[in-house]
Amino acid sequence: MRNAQPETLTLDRVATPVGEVLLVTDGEGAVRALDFADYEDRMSRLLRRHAPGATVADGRAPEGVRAAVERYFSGDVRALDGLTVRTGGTEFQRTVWKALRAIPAGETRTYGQLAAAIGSPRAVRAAGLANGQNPIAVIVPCHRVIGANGTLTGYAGGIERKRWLLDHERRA
Amino acid sequence: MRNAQPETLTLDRVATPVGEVLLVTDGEGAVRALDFADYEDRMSRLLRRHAPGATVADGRAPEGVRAAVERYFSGDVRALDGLTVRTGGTEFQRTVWKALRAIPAGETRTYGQLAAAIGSPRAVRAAGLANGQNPIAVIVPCHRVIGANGTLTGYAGGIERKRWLLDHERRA
DNA sequence: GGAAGTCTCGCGGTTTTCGGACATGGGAGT
DNA sequence: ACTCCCATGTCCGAAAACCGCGAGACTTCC
Repeated sequence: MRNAQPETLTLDRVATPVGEVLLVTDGEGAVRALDFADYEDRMSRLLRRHAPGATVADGRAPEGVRAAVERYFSGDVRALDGLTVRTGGTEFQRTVWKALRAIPAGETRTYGQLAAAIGSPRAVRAAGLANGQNPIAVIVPCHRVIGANGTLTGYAGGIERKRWLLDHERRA
Repeated sequence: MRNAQPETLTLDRVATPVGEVLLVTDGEGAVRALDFADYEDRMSRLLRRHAPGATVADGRAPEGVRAAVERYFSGDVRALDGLTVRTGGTEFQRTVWKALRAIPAGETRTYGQLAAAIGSPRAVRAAGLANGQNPIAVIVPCHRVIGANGTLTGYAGGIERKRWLLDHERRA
């Protein structure tokens, strides 16, 4: 049950120290998805959910977006802050994702702090779930959220990458 | 769980011998919905389903579409054949709706014949269900399908209107 | 006998409902 | 220290209910 509102998205691939990432942008230069290449099928699933009817074609992302991603991995960890993102999702999820972008590189928050930040201090677990469903990894920094006791708890791209990203941001 | 792809639809009203009809068209002149004014809430519901995120504003439909509808009710029962329609719905539903448009004005089919026409001779009841969920009444002529024994069985806009439409088309 | 009405059951796609699971954390009990 | 329990929003899968039907068996009533 879907309607057909044709829209063509562009799928680019960028090499990084933690493996190739897939970068999906739309006609207006907004980022629609970012994920690691070894989880391509999951990303497709998310895309189908968030942009029903859209078709995805291989191509090159706008230069500014590509460059920002590359600069981030080279050490300029603030390079992603100016990028525009666009997602589907429920009201709640969008609120969570917006809150994520407010966490500066180099810092972390607990799931509890995240829940509190969006005004639903008791929806801790729900916030964690929404976090895990973030379709735009790295740019929407879901990796900056960790357990109250300091454990990394989980990451859709693999805990190793979460650790790497956090170290990378702290180093910078 | 919906994404936001803004699209504005136009809602027009046309007077007919069987009551006012609501006529929804999109920016490209395709018909997105048509229903009788006394079932407005149901139409809104269908629209929300088939065009999530779209907003509907009162206005005037493209002249060609309006004129076609008026000509149909004046006796030119083929006037609707050239109109473009656009719907959501499942694969199955769309197949059924396409098959409906192939039934010429003045003729009827049974639910069984309809099911057979789409290649699923045993999906009789499912075809009936899809028939009833047609969002574009009259133009997609779901009223031309009747029971195997000749009874009219049902019509979302009321059996009376179904009878009137069939008589009208036979007269012409 | 036979035409016409009733009842029963299976058909197949969609929708609704319901029960879990989940990238947590705080409090209470042992 | 460790275990158990609960709150919270969403997704997912399974199961059941729903129907704009129709064929076949069975009655009824001339």
